[in-house]
Amino acid sequence: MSAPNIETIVSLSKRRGFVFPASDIYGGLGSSWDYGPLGVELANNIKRSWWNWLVYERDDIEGIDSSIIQNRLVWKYSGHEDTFSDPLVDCRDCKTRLREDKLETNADGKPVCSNCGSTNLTESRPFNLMFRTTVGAASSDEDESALAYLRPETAQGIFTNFANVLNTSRRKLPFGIAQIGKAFRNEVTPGNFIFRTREFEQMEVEYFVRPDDAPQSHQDWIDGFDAWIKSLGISSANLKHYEQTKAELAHYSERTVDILYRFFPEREDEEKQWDELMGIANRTDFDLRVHSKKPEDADGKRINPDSTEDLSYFDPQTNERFYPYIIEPSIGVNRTLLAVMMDAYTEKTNDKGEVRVILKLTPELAPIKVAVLPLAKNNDAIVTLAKKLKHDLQPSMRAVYDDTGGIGKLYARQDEIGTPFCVTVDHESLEDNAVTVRHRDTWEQERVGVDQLADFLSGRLK
RNA sequence: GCGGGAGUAGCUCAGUGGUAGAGCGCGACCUUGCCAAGGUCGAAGUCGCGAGUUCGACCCUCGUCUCCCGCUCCA
Repeated sequence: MSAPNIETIVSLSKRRGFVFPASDIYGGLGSSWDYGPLGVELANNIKRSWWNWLVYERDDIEGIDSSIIQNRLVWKYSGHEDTFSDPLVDCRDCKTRLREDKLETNADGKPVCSNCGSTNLTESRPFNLMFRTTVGAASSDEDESALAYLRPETAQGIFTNFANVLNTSRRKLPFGIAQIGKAFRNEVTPGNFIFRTREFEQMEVEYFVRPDDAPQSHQDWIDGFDAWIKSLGISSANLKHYEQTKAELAHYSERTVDILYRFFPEREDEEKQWDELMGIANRTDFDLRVHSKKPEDADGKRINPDSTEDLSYFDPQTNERFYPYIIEPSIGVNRTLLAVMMDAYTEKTNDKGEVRVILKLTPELAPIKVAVLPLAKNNDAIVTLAKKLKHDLQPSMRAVYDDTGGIGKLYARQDEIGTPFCVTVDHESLEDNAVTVRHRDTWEQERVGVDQLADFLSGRLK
C-alpha cells in the first residue's frame, strides 16, 4: 500500500487528538508540539515497550533518569561547548547561509561566498545549538558563572553516572544503562511536524563492553533494534540500514549505522524519501576517557583536571584496568511515534465508495484497547450494560464508552484512532448475556459471552 | 537571517468597499438500529494585530506578528 505523507498524519493527529501545535491559542510556536489524549497514550506505550524489552526482559540493563540541567563542565568535556557552536554568515547576493569557519578568502584576504564568490557577506552571528539558561534566582544573562545548558542529549547523564551505577548494582561487563528523557537542540531548521523539533525525547542505551567485544556487540544491537522496530508494526519495506561513511562519522565514533525510515514517500528522488529513525554508534572509549580524572595519560598529562572520578573499569579476573567501549543505540520517541503512525495508516473503501481510515496499530501500542458501544442508545438496559462492561474492563485495559452517533460512525471513529476491538451491546445481549466483538482490521464480528469478555480481549492484546 | 507562500467558525474553504457564509465536525431532541442514516434546533468567528485612506474596511495602503515551504545547521 502507498504510504501517507506527513501532512496526512498532521491532519489526523489534530482532528483526533494525537498531536496539537503548542501554544495554539497564541498562534503556535514553530517546532513545538503538544501531545493530546491519544498521543500521550501512544508515546507512553512506545516508551513502555522499549523499557520492558531492555530493562525487564534482558538481564544486563539498568535504568536511570538523569537531570536535564547539568554542571556546565559536563558539556565542556563532552565537547559540546566547542563543537556544537558554529558562527554563521549570510551572503547578501545569493542568499545562502555559510559557516564562517569554512569560508575561503580571495586574493585580498577577504572572505568570499563559496556559492557565488561574492564578498558581500553579513556580520557573523554566533550560533550554539545548546539552549542556554542561567541558574539561581539572582543570576543574570550576563553572568557567565551562572551559565547552564539544557542537555542536547541524554547520553552524558549516563556517562557521568557510570561509576555510580557500576558500584551500586555490582555489575560486570558487559552491561548497559537505559534512559528516556527530553533533550534540547536549537536547530536552525526544524520542521516536518514532529520529525525535527528543538525539544525532543530520546530513548538511549549506553552499553559498556570490552574493547575487543565492541564490533560484535555493535552488530548485535543493530540486529536487536531492527527487530524491536518491526515489533512495533513498522514494515520492513519502509526500513533500511545506512552505514555512515568515514567523513560522516562523529569524531568519537568508529562505526555508526543508522536505521532509516521512509518518512517522505512523496518525494520523487527515492534517496530523499529516507531519513534517520535512529542511530547505533560504536563510541569507542571516548566518553569515559574524557570525563575521567585519571592523573596521567600516555603523555603524562592529566586527562581531566575538573573531574573527581576515574571511570576506568577494573576486571578482577584478568587484573586489567581499561576504559570500556560504548555501544549506543539512540532513538527518538517522537520520530518513532511518527513512523508508527505513518506505517499504521491505512485507507479502505467501503461499499458506498467512501474512504475510511484505519490506523492499524499493534494492540500493544493502541491508545485505546477497546470501545464499548450500545447498538441503541435509547434503550436504558442496553446503555446500562454497556457502561458496566466498560467499567469492568477499565482496570485491566484502556477502555472507552461512546454513544454519540450511529453504530457505523462509532466504528469509524475507533478505526481511525487504532482501537483494535469494539464491543457492541445489542438487544440480544440482554437475553443471551453475550456481546459482539468487532475486529478493527477485518471488520469481522464474533459473539463472546460477557463472562469471557475480559479474558478474550486480554489474550489478544499482547 | 534570506527568499517564497499563507492567516475568515474546531477543520476545509467561499465571499462582497455597506460591520459575514457553506460543507464537515460539535451539542440537544425525535426517528432508526451493525459499518460515517434522516430530520429539527443550537453553540461557535472583534475576518491575526496596529495604524492609515474613506461617510463606512474582512476587502484598499503601510507597518507588524505568527505559521508553513526552501536554504544554511543537525559534534
